[in-house]
Amino acid sequence: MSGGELAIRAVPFEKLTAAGVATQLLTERHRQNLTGLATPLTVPRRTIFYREDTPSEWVFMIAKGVVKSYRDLSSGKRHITAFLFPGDVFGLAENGRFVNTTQAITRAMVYRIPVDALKDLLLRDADLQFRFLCKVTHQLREAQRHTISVTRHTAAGKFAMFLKMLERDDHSRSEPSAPRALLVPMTRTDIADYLGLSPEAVSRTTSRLVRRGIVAFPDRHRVRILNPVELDRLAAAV
Amino acid sequence: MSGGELAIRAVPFEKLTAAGVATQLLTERHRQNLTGLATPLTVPRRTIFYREDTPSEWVFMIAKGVVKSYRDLSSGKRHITAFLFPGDVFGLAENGRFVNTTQAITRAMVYRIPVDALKDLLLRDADLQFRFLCKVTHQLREAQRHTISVTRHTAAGKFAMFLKMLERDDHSRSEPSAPRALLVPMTRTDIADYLGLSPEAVSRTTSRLVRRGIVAFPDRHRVRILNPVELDRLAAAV
DNA sequence: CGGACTATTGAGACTCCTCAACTAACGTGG
DNA sequence: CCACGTTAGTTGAGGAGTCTCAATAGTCCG
Repeated sequence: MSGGELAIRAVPFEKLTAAGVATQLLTERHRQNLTGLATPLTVPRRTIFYREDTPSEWVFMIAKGVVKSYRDLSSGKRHITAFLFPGDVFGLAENGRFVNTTQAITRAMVYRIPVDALKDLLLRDADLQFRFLCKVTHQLREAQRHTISVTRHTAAGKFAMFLKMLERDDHSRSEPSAPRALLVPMTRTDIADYLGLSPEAVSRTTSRLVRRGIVAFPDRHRVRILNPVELDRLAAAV
Repeated sequence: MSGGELAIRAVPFEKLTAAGVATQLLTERHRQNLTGLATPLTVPRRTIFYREDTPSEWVFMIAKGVVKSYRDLSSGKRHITAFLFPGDVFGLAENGRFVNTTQAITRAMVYRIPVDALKDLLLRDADLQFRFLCKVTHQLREAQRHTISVTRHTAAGKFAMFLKMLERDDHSRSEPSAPRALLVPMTRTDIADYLGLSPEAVSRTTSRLVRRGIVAFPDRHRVRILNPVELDRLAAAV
């Protein structure tokens, strides 16, 4: 799944048949249908895939790397809508124009699919379309969780929920409950823009969590959760 | 559209063919397929359709009335995920369980559809499924907007964005740019729970906006926008 | 190795939250 | 239909938390 294949990551809204299956692998037929349309792109970090308000001609699927989706507000602040990982789909549009700007945070491999062709394919292949429906539904749930994160008042609570989101994502592509050391591909500023905090507030919060022995940062892009119980308490305290 | 018919309200992600079409009317075939499965229910206000974490057996479509979708947090606070209007679909689930609790704010008429039967139908009818895909996509965009609303710091800005959301919804079912007097079916407390504010903060904000001559409240469930320019400024100031 | 960007830390201002008291509206039953 | 009780909304005062501004340290990249 982290090997750069075409895949869609989503928790289905229906009951699970097999326990804990969080990734909906595409069937071979789906993959063939899609690869006929998809252009694979490998891009360096900071590559902008598209900008907000430009005509939406493609949909993208991430095979490798991390992408951020954001909107720049008139105040000059940046609101990060979502961080996107392998298996995620992006290209949200409204009336034929992209809603957000998307940029690679790391080196990334994505598949680019013309939106018209994809629509035709989805109308022909109801089963494949259903994967996309599950995917968008999944993103809707994540968006709702995100909203709860930022509605919380304390910075520590926001940050704790952010770490739990990272954990959810990481969990889907590594072994369960390893001695947890998560990758944090994004910058502190990105985290701030995602949580609706100032960079200073993020910095102060991480310092405080480190001082309290709840987490440790071997380096700035890696976090070790030392006290999961306390972190959960912070994340749940709302 | 406000007459209680089966309809799906959504802004397509594709380019508009006709200008300004915000409602995707279902074709006669779609309607027939759905009405075969759907049970119409007329319920008084405060009716709870389902509770968070219970098995998700149905999907609902609103024909008349307003519904709120919320989650109660461990702190005792309530987070309202979304307000739902005629043409909206609700019943978001994860692993076979509902994610939120939903409750009628007004007297409402809804169609209740068994989720299994709906899934079968969607897999057979790719065109109908596409309407649902557009719908969920639409809700995702709204969720992202909602997140931006609550990330804003000032209460006035949050409230202004809330009014603009109401306007978007109202606009879809009444004449364009009438002498604007919007219906506010929800309580002040609901608005507070939606915006991540205390009821007191909402109250203070509305008072201030009235004093500044930006809006007027003929009664508590009706708002007249007196200075749209200033309101837009507040909503955009982020 | 230097320059630009990112991150951290400190001090003061601002805004909202909490607690508390009071008022208004609703709706339930007599 | 009215009266009452309960719920929802308003207004005030004090406290908690983050934002802003500013200065310093650390990192990344060319």
